[in-house]
Amino acid sequence: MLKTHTCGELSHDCVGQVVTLAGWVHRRRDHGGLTFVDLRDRWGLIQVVSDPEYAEAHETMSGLRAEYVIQVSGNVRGRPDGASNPDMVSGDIELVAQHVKILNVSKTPPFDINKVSKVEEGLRQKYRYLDLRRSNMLANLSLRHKTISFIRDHLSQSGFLEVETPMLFKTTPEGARDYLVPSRLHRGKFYALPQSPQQLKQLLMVAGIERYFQIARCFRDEDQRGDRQPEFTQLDMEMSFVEQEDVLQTIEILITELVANLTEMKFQQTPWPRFSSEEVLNRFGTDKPDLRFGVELQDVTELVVESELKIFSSAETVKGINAEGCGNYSRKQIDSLTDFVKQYGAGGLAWAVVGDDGNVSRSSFRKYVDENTMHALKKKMQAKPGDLLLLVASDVDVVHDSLAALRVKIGEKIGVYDTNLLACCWVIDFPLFNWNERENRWDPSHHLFTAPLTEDIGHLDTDPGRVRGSQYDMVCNGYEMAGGSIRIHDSALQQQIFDLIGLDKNVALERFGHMLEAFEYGTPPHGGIAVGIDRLVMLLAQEKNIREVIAFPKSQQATDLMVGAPSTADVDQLNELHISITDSTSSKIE
RNA sequence: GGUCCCGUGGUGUAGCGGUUUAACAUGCUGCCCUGUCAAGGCAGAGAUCGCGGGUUCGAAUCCCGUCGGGACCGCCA
Repeated sequence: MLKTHTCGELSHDCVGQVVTLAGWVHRRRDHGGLTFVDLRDRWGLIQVVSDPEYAEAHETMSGLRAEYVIQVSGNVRGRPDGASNPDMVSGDIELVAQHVKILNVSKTPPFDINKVSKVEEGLRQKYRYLDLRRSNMLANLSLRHKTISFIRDHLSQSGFLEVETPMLFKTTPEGARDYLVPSRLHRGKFYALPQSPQQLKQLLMVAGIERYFQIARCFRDEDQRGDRQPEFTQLDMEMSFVEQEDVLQTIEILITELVANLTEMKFQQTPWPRFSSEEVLNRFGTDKPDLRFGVELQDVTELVVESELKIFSSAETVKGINAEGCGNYSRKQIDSLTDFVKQYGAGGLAWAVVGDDGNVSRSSFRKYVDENTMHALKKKMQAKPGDLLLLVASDVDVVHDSLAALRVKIGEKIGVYDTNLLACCWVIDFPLFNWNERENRWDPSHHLFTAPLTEDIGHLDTDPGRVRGSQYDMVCNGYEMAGGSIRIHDSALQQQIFDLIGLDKNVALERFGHMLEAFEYGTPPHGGIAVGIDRLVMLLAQEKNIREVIAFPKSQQATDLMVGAPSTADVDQLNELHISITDSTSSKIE
């Protein structure tokens, strides 16, 4: 080893020891006759000071520059009186440089590594290896490691077996778009990278593993969001002989202990509250509500249906939120909220400001509704002086989508919640099917193997829309953190579901024949869940984008700005894969 | 596929039709400096304003296109 200690492990106890350290020049303070260098490695920072007594080392020290890689040997000593630095972990000691060796020089980095400053995202990604040297990124990677490590330990102790599943898998038309991998040996055929190990973990249950987990990389070729990357990591789990309650408990205990062990964060409520999907939809307009603040949706359809205003009287649903204390919003601010909800398909935003006297002082619709209606509206929405009421009238989906987004926007402004708070909840009792208007059929709302709730099985034939699935989502601070279900393990029931969604037998056999066949060999009742690791670590690190907790993320256009992927391939490679590239102009012509 | 925001010395920003020779901070280079820790002082180098086109007597500034980054809708559990 080129070092005897790390920069982070030296303390006042080491005073008097002769040590050798190696790392990067974090910062240099050159006083001419005396030079200080903060030496950085993975584990910490320590001040190295040159002593003119060691002339050669002193000379080398003054020639150092930021990010040079050096090796320093010398005596650890306590700093002189008044010279210690309380902001530094090793602030009461320093290393006297007796021998300094430059192991490597560095160009001036394209951005500051030794301070937390804004840097353009593209630049950070291009020089990711430098970005990762910055303290907050190192902290995030470290937290990620600890999270995964904790999960592995915890689940191993609970009898779970970690099993790896293949990355070269089979394409499935359901769900997200697959990343395809062309086969060299089989002309015209493709593997697909797994969207998740869903089928394989069920097959592991057939295999008798009983308790499986995997820190699994998943791939989905869909457009990016702050919490979505083309490849991401899930804690994938599956258990046999369990009921829904067992899965929920397993995760709740795991996450609770993880948070307690690794962070200072607190849960808003324990045990985590549970809501039906219907309830959260009605109260928050979304199935992933941020529960750190109130501002719930109020249904005022009945109150305004008689109004002269056509947007109210003709709407399927009218709901609103009370933006408490936002009565001072200017017309311009309100207009920007209107533009905001239009993104979600809303025609506009009806609004009313409650004045100091408790009456509506400004409103976009006051002249179209009578006093009684306005009064009822205020009462229903618990409006106080200084509040701003915001209403959306449209079909129920648009109302929910737009108000859910508006609620979060308002909540961020007025919520003033503790950033150390985790508001986790379970959302359960999802409908098993959604009616697909365009195709005129029922679609599974989760996936094909989700079991219906036992008490709802009777409705399968008569009223599929009423059937709830044994499906559950774990939601935290407005993010979907985990989702799973109890699976169907009965061939007859599985066939009934296939029939119901109109999946042709031959098609089912072609796509899922391996599953159906496996299920005929003594499949145990089983269920599972998958936790989004990137999102989890993002929340624990209090970041707003999962890029911040991924070492080498993709850009919004799904490119890697550091290595320049995707890239073209040699003609020879393409030929081997039996691929020819079509002219982009010809495929664009309608 | 769509909407919106951003692009100015290495970095982060200001300037948003004409006293701009493009400003400020930081970084960088050199010199001075023995107790600093975002060290300090002095001096200096460094951007034709992402790219292309247009409007104009005049464009970093206005318009169109394009490229790149980001946020979001669609998409995606």
